[in-house]
Amino acid sequence: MAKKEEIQHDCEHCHARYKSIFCQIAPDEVKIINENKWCQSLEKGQQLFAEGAYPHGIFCVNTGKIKIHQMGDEGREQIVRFAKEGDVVGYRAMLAGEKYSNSATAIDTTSICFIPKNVIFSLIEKDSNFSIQLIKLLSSNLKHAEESILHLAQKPVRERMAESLLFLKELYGLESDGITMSVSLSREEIATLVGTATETAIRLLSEFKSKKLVSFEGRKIQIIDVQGLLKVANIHD
Amino acid sequence: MAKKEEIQHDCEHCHARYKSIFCQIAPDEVKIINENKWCQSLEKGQQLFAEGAYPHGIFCVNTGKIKIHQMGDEGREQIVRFAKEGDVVGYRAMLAGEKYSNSATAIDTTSICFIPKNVIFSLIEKDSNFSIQLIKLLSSNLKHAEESILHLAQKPVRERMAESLLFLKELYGLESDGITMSVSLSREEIATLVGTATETAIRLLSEFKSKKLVSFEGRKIQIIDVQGLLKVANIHD
DNA sequence: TTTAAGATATGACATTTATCATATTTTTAA
DNA sequence: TTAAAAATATGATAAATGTCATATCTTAAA
Repeated sequence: MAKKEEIQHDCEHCHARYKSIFCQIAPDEVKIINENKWCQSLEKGQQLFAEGAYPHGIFCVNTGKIKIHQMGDEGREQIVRFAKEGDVVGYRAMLAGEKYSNSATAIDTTSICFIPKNVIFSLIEKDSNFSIQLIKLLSSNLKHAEESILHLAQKPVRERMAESLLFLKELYGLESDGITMSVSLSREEIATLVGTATETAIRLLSEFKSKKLVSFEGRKIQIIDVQGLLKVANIHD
Repeated sequence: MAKKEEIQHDCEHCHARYKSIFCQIAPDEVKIINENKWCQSLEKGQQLFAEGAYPHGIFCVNTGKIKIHQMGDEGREQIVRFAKEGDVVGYRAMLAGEKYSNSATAIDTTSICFIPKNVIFSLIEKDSNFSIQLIKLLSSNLKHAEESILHLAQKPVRERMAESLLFLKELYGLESDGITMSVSLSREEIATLVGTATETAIRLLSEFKSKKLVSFEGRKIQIIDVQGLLKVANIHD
């Protein structure tokens, strides 16, 4: 478990809430959440929860970046999803009443709020609109997961790499210079996202660099040629 | 769209309903569903809905087998999920208010019921327990999808093939002889499930046959050695 | 700073898997 | 039944990708 910080945010005016599944709930419900929530802060690399543990509530990302990952054979990690501001993590296992089937780790300094199980279930009971928000969130995650299945099964690694870079650019955006990706992952992490060996990921990134599709600024990747990447990813219109 | 049959089943005593997300709903709600539903029958190979179309309700499988598949590049199909008796299909897109992101096709003679959108949404509004059932269904689908991502990214084809055979055996069961799989898929379909080329799938199945892990009876596959398949699939305990 | 540890990079090579070609078998339709 | 079409099977080969080895660079710790 992550170390707990004493800073308690105010849910009512929370910028992340407006983007979250809690965006439409009634003021008294916001108050209940506010009184029962718990905020914590995570350093890059800190784990929020681990595969196999039991969930007691859900986590709402306030600021920062989280990766949802799973252990495969021989200890190889696989990134299956990301979360950013306004996203909810750890909800799948909690709603299903199961152990976590994957782990969540901060990939940047991250501030999250914990909302206990009973608060969520009473919200589902009282507010059907909230249920619909949850259902839409799950639906969206499922859609993306099934797209990943399609691409892992059918696209070659080079295409998936280009696609992953564009995906990360879309998801976390660029820094103010307009080219540097906000998210910074190690080559190994990129490999586990793309679904390939670390060396292959490194080689492909070098290739993309030599083709002037991307450039490297320290550990950060800069997107130089979006059109070129789309072409490599075999994505049209 | 599939051809419509006039046989209207009775939801109250429906064997499939007891296994479905509708298993706990109130009698008057069952009555409403019964009055608004529409039953149809599909031949093997008939499509229930197609990627890109707009959903107007959900389908509940009464008897039979359905594959959920998606088109990839160069028209290659990818199977992402299956449905059997009591399963609901076509709900993701409907709930999210989007076009179908995949298609559903009968892989056996199948009888399904169509339940209109408005009936489902009013159920969500009235019955929070029904929402939870839906949420659990989505959760379970998401969990399986993320497991597939892990396996596609990390397991070699041979392991995935063994795993897929065991998965199909679990899902659709065996015939009364105790060895023949109830579901019958073409080699090409198996390939799109496993995520490989048809020739590779054929070779692997021949290999499994020569290793006495499976045998073929016409188009049907018989599971001879579960332990052996588990070993090839690299699944322990 | 200096050293050690970790990350990135690259070459050589092995392995896996896909593709193409072509039989053979099975199913479908005339 | 017979021919045509589709599915299954198998060999030869190419292409993609993974693995191992090793070098270089970067970061963190002493």
